[in-house]
Amino acid sequence: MRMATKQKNPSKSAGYHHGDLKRELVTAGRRLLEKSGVEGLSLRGVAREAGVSQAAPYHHFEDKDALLAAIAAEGFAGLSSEMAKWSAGADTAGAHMGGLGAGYIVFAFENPELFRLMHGPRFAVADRYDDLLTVAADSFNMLRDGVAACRPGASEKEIEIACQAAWSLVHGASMLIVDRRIDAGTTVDDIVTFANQITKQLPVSG
Amino acid sequence: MRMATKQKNPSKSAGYHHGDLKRELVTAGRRLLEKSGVEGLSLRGVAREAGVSQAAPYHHFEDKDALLAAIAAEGFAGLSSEMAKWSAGADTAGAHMGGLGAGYIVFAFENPELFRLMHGPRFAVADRYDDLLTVAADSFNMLRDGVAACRPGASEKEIEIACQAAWSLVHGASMLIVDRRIDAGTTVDDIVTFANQITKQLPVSG
DNA sequence: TGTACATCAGTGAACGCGCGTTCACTGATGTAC
DNA sequence: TGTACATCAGTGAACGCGCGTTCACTGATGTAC
Repeated sequence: MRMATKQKNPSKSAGYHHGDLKRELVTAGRRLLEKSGVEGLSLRGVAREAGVSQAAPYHHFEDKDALLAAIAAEGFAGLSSEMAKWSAGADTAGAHMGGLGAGYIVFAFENPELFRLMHGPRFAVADRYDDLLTVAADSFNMLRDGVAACRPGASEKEIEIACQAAWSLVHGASMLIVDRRIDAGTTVDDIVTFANQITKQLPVSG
Repeated sequence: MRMATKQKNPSKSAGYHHGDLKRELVTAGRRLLEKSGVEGLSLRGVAREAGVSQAAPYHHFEDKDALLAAIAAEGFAGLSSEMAKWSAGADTAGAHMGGLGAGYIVFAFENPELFRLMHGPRFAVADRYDDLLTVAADSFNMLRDGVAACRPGASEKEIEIACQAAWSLVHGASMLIVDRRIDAGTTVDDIVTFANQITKQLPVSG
């Protein structure tokens, strides 16, 4: 019985036409990113990693920045889902908030270079990539809703400040872990424990 | 009256020998860094900015990384002195702590790309540059002493956590401002006001 | 069902570029006598 | 004080490299008839 040369599932095709190269480029890019860092990430390298010629990516992305933006966007989606995962099932607003923070930090811990790319200078003004803005705002809004739920009677202004503080705390912890300035342990459990300790320092989540 | 061709003050010499090129390269590097970002910073560019041939820097720095490390070290010194400046004269431990935080954030606000370089991946493991480690530790120790002073009776463990939280808060706020994710205003006064609001969210500085 | 053809998604060679670094050199400076 | 000479701190040309991007191309696929 010979294998059919025409595959039903395009993602398994290994022929001239890749099938889902756009997807593959993003995942190859993430792989390479965590291996070499943002500075070591080239479009040619991603193509190589995906097993494809250097010109192939241009059929799917306008330029290098567009691929990077797609990777970053996927990063924000991952960040949001990690936050959702760790806050799910919390029975108080404070516990929910703590879970969001834990998810945020865990994501950074597990995807350090991606986290750096997401917050790097390249997309500081990201008006060119609407998707990226949207999905980044989603992550932030999860945090804000969490903070607001902890302070039912608070004014807009109070909530805004509490929110900025919570975000700063959790973002700073993530960054310092990624930069290896804070050693929060080596396992996800360690990180969650650390996140909970740190998060408790804010009145917002008691 | 002709100018003497031999200058007394080497920093004013414009002849073949520069006089203090090492110093000049660091300041030119900082200038270029803030203009073009870390990714746009090349050794050749720094030499150009300093008005000197591309090979000249090698008489003063072993390689590009060494120059970058010198720039980063100067950054940490500046960070420490900004923290000292804003915390000076505080009459309570809490106010002192608040000043340290304000100084930290102000420094990041005024030197965004330098701040990024200091915490970038390049020096995550900086064992090659002892100076850099030392001067970075100095900044951190200022913070830790400030936190410890706020909690006279606390255990080592408590202080460590409070310290990590304070650092995370202040570092995260700095990063988010640098990344333009938080808009804390456009003047140093705005930034200080913002820093104080945020810092008050921690029990450590009341 | 078979065939002609348009379109899509690859290839590989080539472009120009700026980079880090090295090299042999040379002008300027400091010092021993 | 003047001179010979070692040393220092520059120069400019050159190296090889990997990069982003473009181009003409070609193999594979889908569709109209």
